[in-house]
Amino acid sequence: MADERQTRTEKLAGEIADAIIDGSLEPGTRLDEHMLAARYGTSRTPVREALRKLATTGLIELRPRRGAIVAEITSQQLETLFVAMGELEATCARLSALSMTPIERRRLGALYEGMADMVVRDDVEAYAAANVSFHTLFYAGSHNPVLAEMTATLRRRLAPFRHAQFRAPGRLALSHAEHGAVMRAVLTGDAAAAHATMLHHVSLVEDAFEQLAPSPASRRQAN
Amino acid sequence: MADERQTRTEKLAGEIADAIIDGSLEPGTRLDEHMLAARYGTSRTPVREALRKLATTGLIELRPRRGAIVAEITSQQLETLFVAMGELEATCARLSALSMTPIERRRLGALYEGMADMVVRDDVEAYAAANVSFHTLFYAGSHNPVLAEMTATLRRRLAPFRHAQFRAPGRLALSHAEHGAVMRAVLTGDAAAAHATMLHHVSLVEDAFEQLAPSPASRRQAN
DNA sequence: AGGAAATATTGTGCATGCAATTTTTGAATC
DNA sequence: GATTCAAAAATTGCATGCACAATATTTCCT
Repeated sequence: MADERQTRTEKLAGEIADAIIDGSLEPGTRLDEHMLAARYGTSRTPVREALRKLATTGLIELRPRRGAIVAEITSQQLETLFVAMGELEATCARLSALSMTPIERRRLGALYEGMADMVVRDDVEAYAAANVSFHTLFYAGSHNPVLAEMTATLRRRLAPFRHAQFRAPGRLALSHAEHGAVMRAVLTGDAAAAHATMLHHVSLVEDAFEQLAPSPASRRQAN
Repeated sequence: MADERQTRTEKLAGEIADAIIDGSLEPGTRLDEHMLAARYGTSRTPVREALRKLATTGLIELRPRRGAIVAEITSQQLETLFVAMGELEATCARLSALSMTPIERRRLGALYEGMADMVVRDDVEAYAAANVSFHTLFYAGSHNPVLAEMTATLRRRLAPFRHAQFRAPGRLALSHAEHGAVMRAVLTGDAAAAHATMLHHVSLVEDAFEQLAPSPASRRQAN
């Protein structure tokens, strides 16, 4: 067994974050400290510390003396997040075009080829998973861990709002075509094109989201 | 008097961060929880929560069961931070070129003009302060609070390492010339040029730093 | 009956204490 | 003199408890 060096606080932060990201805890849900402590079998202290940590990443909102809730978001804030996400992804793509190693470039090409099959089979599950890998390649390919970490954090923060991303008809093929443009730019080392195509790609994702979830407020009514 | 709604934890986080940024707490300094609690007149609980918060911003390093230290940094990590900083600043400049309001553009021009005097008078203090304002205008001008916050966080994280920034001879005039190039690109709405010139400007800052502090390891020997 | 004030309840903010781990100190051995 | 090991001290991780603020509920008045 691996060394159990994680503190309870860290483990809690991870588990709560996962629950938010996979949708078990929906935006707006109240995060009662006693409840969480009871559910995870600890005292309130590590729960509180975990909540502070998640608050700085933006996954939850911490209102002094009024408790924590899973971050809700206005459509305006959501747009801001998507724009920031797009700029960071585009920057990662730009740096990737400049500094990916031959091995990384080969991996990128191979993943892209593999995703073509998933489009043909219309395998949304597999494509969604591969899509995460695809984007993660650029984070790593930027060869800048700070930028990569920031981008990944932003991605997690948006995760609760993009579950239906690939359900719109025709999204898979469109996404794949976009990926192709980004990939070619990166493989040929065209930094400006890499930036532009990735920016375009991510803004399309935003559009797809807007179509599927016109207003986050509707979610609240489902309570 | 303003509403005293801040919790002790938040106030502590701010004060400790300030102490790190202005250099009172140097990189590598051990942050003993008892000591901090005593110094600020509270118990360890809010201190611990403040430390967690600072750890997520990267200002301090939290080693499980081994306490916290003010983040030290290898020259390689420093370069990574500067590159990330440059990319974010450049992105803010790019967005500013696209979306600054007329009022914001006028303010930018006015600040730039005012800084010319400081260069002539060789007033390093005033220039350093105005420089922060200058860059902050682009954060706001991006009209993207998420991006602005990320960039500002990164700037704070680098603050402990850039104290001597403008001491190198001729830096002030060079910096001002660079600012002029960025400003003209933004005021004319040339997004690509704004990105490029800001990127260039920030990489020069990095060079200036490298000259003044060839190796952060030397700091440690001063203990 | 509707609304405002008062009260009860719930939940957060913080202090304190204990157990476990890490670090330091000291001695003994090579 | 250096190195290794063990015991002591220091420091973190976590649990518990209490006070106060925020919210929910009830009561009272118009």
